[in-house]
Amino acid sequence: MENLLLINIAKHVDLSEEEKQIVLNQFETASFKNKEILLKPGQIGDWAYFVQQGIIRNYTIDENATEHVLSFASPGWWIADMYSFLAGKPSNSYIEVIDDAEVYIITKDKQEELYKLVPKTERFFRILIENSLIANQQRLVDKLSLSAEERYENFAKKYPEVKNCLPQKHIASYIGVTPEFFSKMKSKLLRNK
Amino acid sequence: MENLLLINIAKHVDLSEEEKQIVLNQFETASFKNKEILLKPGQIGDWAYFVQQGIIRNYTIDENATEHVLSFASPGWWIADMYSFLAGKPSNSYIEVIDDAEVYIITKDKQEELYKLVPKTERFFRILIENSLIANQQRLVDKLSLSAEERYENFAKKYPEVKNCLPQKHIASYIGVTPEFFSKMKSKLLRNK
DNA sequence: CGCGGGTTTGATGATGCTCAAGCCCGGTGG
DNA sequence: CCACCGGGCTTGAGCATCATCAAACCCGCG
Repeated sequence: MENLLLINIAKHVDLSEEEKQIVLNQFETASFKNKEILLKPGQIGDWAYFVQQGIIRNYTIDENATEHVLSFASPGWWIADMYSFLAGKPSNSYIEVIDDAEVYIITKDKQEELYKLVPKTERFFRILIENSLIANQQRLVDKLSLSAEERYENFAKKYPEVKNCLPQKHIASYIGVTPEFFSKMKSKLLRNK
Repeated sequence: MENLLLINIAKHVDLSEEEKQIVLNQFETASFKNKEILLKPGQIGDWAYFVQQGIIRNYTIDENATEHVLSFASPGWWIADMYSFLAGKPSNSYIEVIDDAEVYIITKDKQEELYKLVPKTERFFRILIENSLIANQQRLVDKLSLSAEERYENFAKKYPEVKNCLPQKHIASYIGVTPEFFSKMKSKLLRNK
C-alpha cells in the first residue's frame, strides 16, 4: 500500500490489484511550481487534482478585489473547482499552487471511463462529493456561529500539517478575517498561554 | 404539464408519459400543518421532500442555542437534510413546516429503485446535488464578502414569493444576523427610498 | 545593499450584538 | 365583548468584534 492515491481510495472502496492498475491508468501525473495558476475564472476546469506533494488552494476574488480561500489541499487531499468540474461550466475561481506540488490529475472524461471499467469507483467519487457538500455546509454554520478564534481552531484541526507552512494571509482569508486582524488575534492567543 | 414535480424534473431531463407515471409512483404524498417537525437531530433523514404547497425550512441549532436556517423550500423546491439523505447517517439539523404544506416524499430506497426503472432520473438527482453544493459555496462566499444588506437582497432574489409570508426572524437567521439588527436594517432601507 | 512581499502595531471607525423596555396584534378565556 | 396574555417586532444605549488606513518592521533574494 505504497501509493497515497490508492490509500485514499481504499478508505471507501476495496480494489483488487488489477483494479488498482486500471484506476491509476486513468490518471495523469504532473509537477507544478509555487505560484503556478492551474485554473482561472472563465476557463472550464473539467478535471480534479489529487495532491501527493505540496500545497494547492482554490479561491475566488470578489468585487472588492478581496480573495476568499475556498479550500486548501495538502498531500492526500483532492481539489477542484467543484462547480466547473461537476457542471462542466466556466469556473469562477482560481486554483493556484502555493507550495511546489506533485499531483494526480483525472479529467471528467477519464472519470466517466473509469466508472465503466471499475463501477465501484463511482461510489468513491460520490462520497467525495457528499463530503464536500457537508464540509461546505459546516463551514457556513461555523462562519455564522463562531468567532474568528474558534474558526481558527477548526482550521488548525482540519489542516494540521499546513498550519505552519503557508503565508498567514491565506489562513486569514480562509477563516474570513483580514491579515491585520489575524495577526493581532494570533499574538493575543500567544500572550494568553 | 399540470404537475409541479414533473415540471421540475422536466427542467433537466425529458420523460415520456409512461416514465412520468413510473416516477410519480415512487413518491408518497403527505400534508403537514404549521410547526410540525419532520426531522430532528439524531434521526436518520433518508428521504427528501418536494414542496407543492406551503413552506418548509431546514435549520441547525448551535451550542449557544441560536438557530441557523440552512434553506427554505417554497412550492417547486426540494428540501432534505443533505448529510443524512446522502450519507445515511444521523442528522444534525431540523426540518420544520412553517406554513401548512403539501409535499411529495421520496425515500433513498425508492430513489435507488427509480434509478433502475428510469436511469435518466439519476442525472436529474445528480444535478440537484451539484446545485446544492454550488449554492452552499456561493452562500459561504456571500457571507464572507457581503454586508447584511447585500445578503438580504440576495435572499429576496432567491425566494421572492417567500419574502413576505414568514416570520422575519427566520429571514434574519438565514442571512446571519439577529432579529433586532434585521429590524433596524429593514427600517433603514425603507427610510432611504 | 536595497527592494519587496509579508507581517506587525496603532489609531480610528463601521458593523452587528446584547440587554432591556415598550409596542403591536391575534388568540383565548372569563 | 372585553381583558389579558404571549409571541413577534421595534427602538435605544452601550459594547464587542472586526475592518480600514497608515506606518514601521522583518527578512529573504537579486
